Amino acid sequence: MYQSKYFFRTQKEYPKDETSLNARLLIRANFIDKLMAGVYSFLPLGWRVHKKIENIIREEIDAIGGEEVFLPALQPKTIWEKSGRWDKMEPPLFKFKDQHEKDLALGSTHEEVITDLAGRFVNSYKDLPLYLYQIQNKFRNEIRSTGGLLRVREFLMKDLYSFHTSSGDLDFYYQKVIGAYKKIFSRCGFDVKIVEASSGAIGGDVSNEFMMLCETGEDRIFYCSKCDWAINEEKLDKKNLEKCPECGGKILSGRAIENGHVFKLGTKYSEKLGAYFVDKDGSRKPIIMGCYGIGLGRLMASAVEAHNDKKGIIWPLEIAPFDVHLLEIGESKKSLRAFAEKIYQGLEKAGFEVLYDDREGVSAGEKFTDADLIGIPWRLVVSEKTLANDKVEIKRRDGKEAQLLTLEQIIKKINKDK
RNA sequence: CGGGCUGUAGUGUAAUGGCAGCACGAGUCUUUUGGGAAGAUUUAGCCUGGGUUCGAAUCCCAGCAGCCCGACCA
Repeated sequence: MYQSKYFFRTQKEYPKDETSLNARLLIRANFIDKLMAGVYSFLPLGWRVHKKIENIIREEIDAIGGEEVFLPALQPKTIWEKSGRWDKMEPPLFKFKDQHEKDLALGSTHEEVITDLAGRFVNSYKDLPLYLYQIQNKFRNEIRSTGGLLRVREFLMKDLYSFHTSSGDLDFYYQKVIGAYKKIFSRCGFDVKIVEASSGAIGGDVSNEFMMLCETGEDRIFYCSKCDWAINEEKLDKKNLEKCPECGGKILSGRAIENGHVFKLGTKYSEKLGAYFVDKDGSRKPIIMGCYGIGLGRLMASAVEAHNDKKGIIWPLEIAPFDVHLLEIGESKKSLRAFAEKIYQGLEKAGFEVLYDDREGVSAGEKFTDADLIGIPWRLVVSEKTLANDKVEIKRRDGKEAQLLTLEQIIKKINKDK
């Protein structure tokens, strides 16, 4: 990608109103643009990151048998009345009337739609288990949007719903999803603590949240300094603990961002929306359900919160907008331009995604500053100096030392790191 | 929704009751080119509505908008 033709422009200053780190960095570096509180446009750079997160999630959910669907955001009042949530969910439900005075809502979650769908599809135990998911826009009339991309009113969510004949089968799949979630978060570049949580408006008996420790987070969690045990603050008062119940270790606390939430729903929705199946013994039973959500923009925000320095963002390798940022430094001369072009083509041919800063009349300092701010993992520089040796300077965004290498050496080096 | 803070060119700021100014950006020209270059020139603004006043960006009221704290959530 030629940067001179790319739709993006960094800002020299941080936005004056924003205090959350992810908003300050993502807006200044031009990954996102705010339309109003809690509603953002994703610009080309930001959308690339978002799509990478989306693809990681898709791969991991496909790997545990998920089948992707796409459900409507526009939903009738009738199914929400069946579940009993038409009044209970306002907010966050956005409600309005169409021109025939029919009551509609914009989906804030999809238990109603998916249960209705599954109920009409599933006849007997032979149709189960069933794992359906989507990556789709949710609308939430939040009382307050906060923290940049952390709490917004319109966002893409991966929501997976599972349907089972027994609670044992649900338990088994629930653990599989937790395994998939761990992989997703680790590929996005951050660690999570899995905590017991309360189920809120979604309901169900058991739920777990995936928390990333971070001061910008809206939650407070308590966790063991030695083992994996952790719990949400809202659940702690009931237990009043001083030591870890698992290993006796010291308990620590910290703020955290909720990056995912999984629920054992049981039969709450299937009973209300009439989703039943006929079991082996001929009896009619409600389908046992689980649901599992991840907010994509929130993962993007979490990655930024976890990986940055004074100069800007440091993207984890798998979700970086590009693999390589190639800077052409110095007075524009044909020989240098041809050399940079050769390196650019060579890198693309080797399968890397390259942002090539070919802008003319932009000072070296400005290019370096922009590169640090944007945070692409590998920075390559070509200039008269490097051209003289037929080499390219390479530096990792999070590294200190730069090296002069040939194109072949660089390709090897980057591949080794992948 | 309750509480707090804040609204001045595209961005960041100054003027605090008396001529809206500066820097960056953007356009044109010249000179520059390894850590946000220099000169010349052009461009562009007081959130909206009311009130007080001889006079309001400034004081008052209302509205709108943004951020932060609380409750809710991915």
